Amino acid sequence: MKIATYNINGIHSHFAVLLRWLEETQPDVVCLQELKATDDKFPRKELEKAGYGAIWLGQKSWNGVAILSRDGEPHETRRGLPGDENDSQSRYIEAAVNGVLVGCLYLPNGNPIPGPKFDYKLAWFARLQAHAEELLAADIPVVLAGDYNVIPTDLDALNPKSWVRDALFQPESKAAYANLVAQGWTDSLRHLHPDAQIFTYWDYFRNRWERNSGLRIDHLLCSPVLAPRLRQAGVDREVRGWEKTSDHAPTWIEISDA
DNA sequence: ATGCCTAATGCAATTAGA
Repeated sequence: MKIATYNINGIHSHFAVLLRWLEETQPDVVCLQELKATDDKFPRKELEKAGYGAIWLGQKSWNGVAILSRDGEPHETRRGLPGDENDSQSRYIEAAVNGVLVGCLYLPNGNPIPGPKFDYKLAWFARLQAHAEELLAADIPVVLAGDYNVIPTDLDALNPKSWVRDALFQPESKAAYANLVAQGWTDSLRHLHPDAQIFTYWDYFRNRWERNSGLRIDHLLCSPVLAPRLRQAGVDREVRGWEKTSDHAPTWIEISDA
C-alpha cells in the first residue's frame, strides 16, 4: 500500500497537476494540505471520477486538509486536532483506511519569530504530541503524514545557515519534532535513507528549484506497529518541475500487507 | 531588514506562505 502526503498549495489552482500525478502514480492513500478552499468548493466529483473517495476539512483562503483513498471512502475518525476548542484553523483530519489509521496534518508555519504565530506553532505542536501519545497507546498501525513545517536537521536543507532565523529551523521547532520521534515514531524517509539529502519543498522564488535549494519538511511518521512494514519511501520530485505546480512535491511510503 | 514568486480575494493591493 502506497501512502502519500502532498501540500497542494491551492487545490483549484493546481488541480490538473494533482490529477496527472494521481493517474501516473496511483497512490492508495493521499493526505493533502493547503486546500485553500471552503468545504463546498472541494472537487469531490472530479476526484471520484479519478477513482478516489475523500474526506476533507476546508477553510476560506488558507489551510485545509483532506484524505483521499482509492479503495472507497476513508472512515473518518477525527476532524480537528484536540486540545483547543477555540482553534478555528483547518489543519488536521484523521481516518481509518485499509487497516491503517491515517492522520493528515498541516502544522503552522510560525513565521515571523518571535511572535504570536510562532507561539501558535509551538502550542499546536504540543497538542499534536499529546494526541500522538494517545495514538501510540492504542498500539495500532498509524501514520502521521503531512507538512510539519520543520527542517529536522542540517542534512534537510541545502544551506542550513540561511534558515537559522526561520521558524522552520528554530531549536524549539526541531526539539518538538525530535520529541515526537523520541515518543516512538519512525521518520520513514530518514529511516530508509539515513544519509541522503532529500527535499520535499522548493521556494518559488530565488530560483530555488533550478538550483535544487530545497527543504525536507513533509514527513510521514509511522507508529511502532506499522514501522516494521515499511518497504520504500521517496519523493516524486519531478512533479515540482511541472507547469502550474505546487512548491511542494508528493512524498510517499510503501508498506507491506499486515 | 527587505524583495524575490505564487495563491486567494476580488479587481488593487493586501495577507500569507516558508
